[in-house]
Amino acid sequence: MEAIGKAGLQLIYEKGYEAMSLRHLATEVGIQVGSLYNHISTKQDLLFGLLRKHMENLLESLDKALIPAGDPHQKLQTFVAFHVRYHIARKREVFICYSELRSLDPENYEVIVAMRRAYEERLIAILKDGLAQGRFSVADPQVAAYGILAMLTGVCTWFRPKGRLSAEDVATLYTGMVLDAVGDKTPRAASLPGEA
Amino acid sequence: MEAIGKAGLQLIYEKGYEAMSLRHLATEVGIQVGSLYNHISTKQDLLFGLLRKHMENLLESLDKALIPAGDPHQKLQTFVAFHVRYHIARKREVFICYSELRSLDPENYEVIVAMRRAYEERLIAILKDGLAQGRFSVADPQVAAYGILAMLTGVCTWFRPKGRLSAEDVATLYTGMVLDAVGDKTPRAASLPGEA
Amino acid sequence: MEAIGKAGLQLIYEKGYEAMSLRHLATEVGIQVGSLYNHISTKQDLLFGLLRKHMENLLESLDKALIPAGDPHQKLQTFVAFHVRYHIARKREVFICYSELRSLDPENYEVIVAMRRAYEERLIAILKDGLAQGRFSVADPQVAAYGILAMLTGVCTWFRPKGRLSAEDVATLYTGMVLDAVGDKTPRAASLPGEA
Amino acid sequence: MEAIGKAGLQLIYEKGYEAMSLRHLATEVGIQVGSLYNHISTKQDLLFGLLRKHMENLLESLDKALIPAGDPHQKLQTFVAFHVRYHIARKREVFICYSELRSLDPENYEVIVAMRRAYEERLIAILKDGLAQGRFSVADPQVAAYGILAMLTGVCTWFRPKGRLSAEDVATLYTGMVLDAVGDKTPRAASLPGEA
DNA sequence: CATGAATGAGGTTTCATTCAT
DNA sequence: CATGAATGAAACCTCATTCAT
Repeated sequence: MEAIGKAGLQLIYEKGYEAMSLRHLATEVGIQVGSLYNHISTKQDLLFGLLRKHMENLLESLDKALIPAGDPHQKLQTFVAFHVRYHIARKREVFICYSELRSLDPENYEVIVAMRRAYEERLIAILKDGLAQGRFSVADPQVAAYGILAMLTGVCTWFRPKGRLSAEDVATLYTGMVLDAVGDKTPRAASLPGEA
Repeated sequence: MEAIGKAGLQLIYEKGYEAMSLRHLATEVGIQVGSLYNHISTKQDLLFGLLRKHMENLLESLDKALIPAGDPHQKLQTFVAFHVRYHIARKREVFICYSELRSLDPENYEVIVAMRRAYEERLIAILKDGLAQGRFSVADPQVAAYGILAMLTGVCTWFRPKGRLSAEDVATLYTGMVLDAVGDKTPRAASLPGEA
Repeated sequence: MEAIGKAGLQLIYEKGYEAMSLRHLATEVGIQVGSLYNHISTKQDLLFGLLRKHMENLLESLDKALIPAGDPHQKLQTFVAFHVRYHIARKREVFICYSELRSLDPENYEVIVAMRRAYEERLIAILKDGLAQGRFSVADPQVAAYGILAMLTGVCTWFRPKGRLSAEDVATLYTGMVLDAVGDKTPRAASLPGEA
Repeated sequence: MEAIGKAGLQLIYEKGYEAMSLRHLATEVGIQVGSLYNHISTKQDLLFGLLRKHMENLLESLDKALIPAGDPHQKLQTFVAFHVRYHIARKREVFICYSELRSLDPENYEVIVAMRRAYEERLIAILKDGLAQGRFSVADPQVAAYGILAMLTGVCTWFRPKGRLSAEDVATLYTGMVLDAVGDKTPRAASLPGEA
């Protein structure tokens, strides 16, 4: 049942993996606790499955989004807009993928962390590329990448769908800030790729 | 025993509040689990005590640090440097103060969140003040504050004491970035307040 | 499916009735657990069926083997050789028929125990017969029978098909020992009935 | 609590290790199931503890009993009498030490089986000794030992304290049978060592 | 102030069995 | 005749907490 994944995601997001009991999850789904085991193998595998699916989707979507982007300027612009939109749309997956890393068994932990590293490397590569081409001026691409990711990801915490700003507003705003932060030298218009 | 607080902090940081058992804590401290109750009243109170102490210390230290600062420029500079230094020095307290909010009983939750709001308000007030005095140019002080806090706090995640950069390097670097980000108009030198 | 009986016998022999799960059995047979119930009615009935079939076969085979035997001497000789051969050939059935008696429901227990008693009575009757005819000299036919059965049945535990002794060697050896033990007065040759 | 070991022994004897639930055991002892864990670490350890204690006691007692015995004749006489008496007195320990071997975790299994082998070796050594001194005539000391042990141990199954024969009767009776079986050449009186 | 034993609730998981498809 | 999903009971075990000693 897909319902188990959905309810599990919600409950882990709300209470945390340790604090979510399978009893609770089963009740939410509307079955007995034992019946869960017709669909998952262990509680740990439920968590791992959610995180892996999320990371696979994240990487795939990023790579698809980056295809049309040509130069480092466009790539960074695309990355930031993608990250903000995706993290606003999937804030629960994103959140537990940070917060529940420590609840993963060692082997599972390695898998997820490797995927996260792959994602970070995409951004670092863009920064290094821009640096090599003389388009960006950034002291330390790795630390800069961490800073950018922290700022962007923070969006999950405070963004409210009905708030003053739309997701696109935030994407635009943050794109500008990031381009500034890396000393991007390309003259900019206001619009974003992917917008009408 | 102060050892209980110390070990509790470490264990909650490592495993999370739910995943830390009082048996584990007692073992770490070197006593039997029943003996813990001569020093704490409940597991919840152990958590609450740690978080409250942390927040009180954080607010007090911030206010003390801000005393000598005069104008918004100096205040922001001071705030950023203080925040970075403090979050690097107390990364465990800071981390659990974010991650274990949801483990707090409702009444305790309210207390801690109020203190966190007070801390954020310090920064928002500085930004608004600077805006009112025409020293900063920032579209939305609240959102700007959230962005700044996210970026700064991210330091807890990636900073390594033996890494390429010292805590002071990071403080300097981030101070510059933040002043840029809020459109600070004061001409700047390289040094930081509080340094030799 | 006959495969279920075979796999069930093996699993009960290896792990014991309580420790064998129908899931395990189904996996071994290559079907889903629910499908088992197209072939068996309950787990208990699987056990009971195995034990009853074993006991029926044992009694039938014994009676067939005893037909040609005439006097108590021949009968005892035949009984011992039959018992040893049969217990070596069907060690798994024999083993679970001892060890899983307690796993039987009360009514099923009575059935199997009655059949076991019938088997023991065959030996006791032979001893009593020999005693009445003055051919054996044994203090207590019942206790003697128990002792003989214990010694013979022990073969299941230690006999190895590729070991130093063949099943026939053991049969010969034990036949001699038992005849000695009951004070059999018939002069003996080395060969056994049923051998070439 | 020693009561846990006692009740555990009884329940494992009656129902088998797998079929005995800790709920049941706790009820028998008169505490809650969780309280059991103040005294045992796991169900497996309860079993292992019982078996190890039994085997240690068995080996120790045997060795003490054998001290006064001089020649192989006396040693065998002593061994048989000791074995019968001990197995009648501790039939439950003896029984589960055979029947629950397969319920032991691999490491625990190795420990217990090694001790059992040590016990068997005592008897084999006696037989070999007697053979070397020309006092016994036995074809295969190892197989003979297995046969003897099976017969003697069978006593657990059928002996009833209020039956026709006392434990001492059985010890006397079986000692004679075994000495006969190994072709002991020493002239015998009716009495047993250890009797008045 | 420490201990060891007790409690009762609750955790994850397994089980035999049923049944609609 | 097989499947997959459901059930409800029960399994072992852990937990926070209490309390007499």
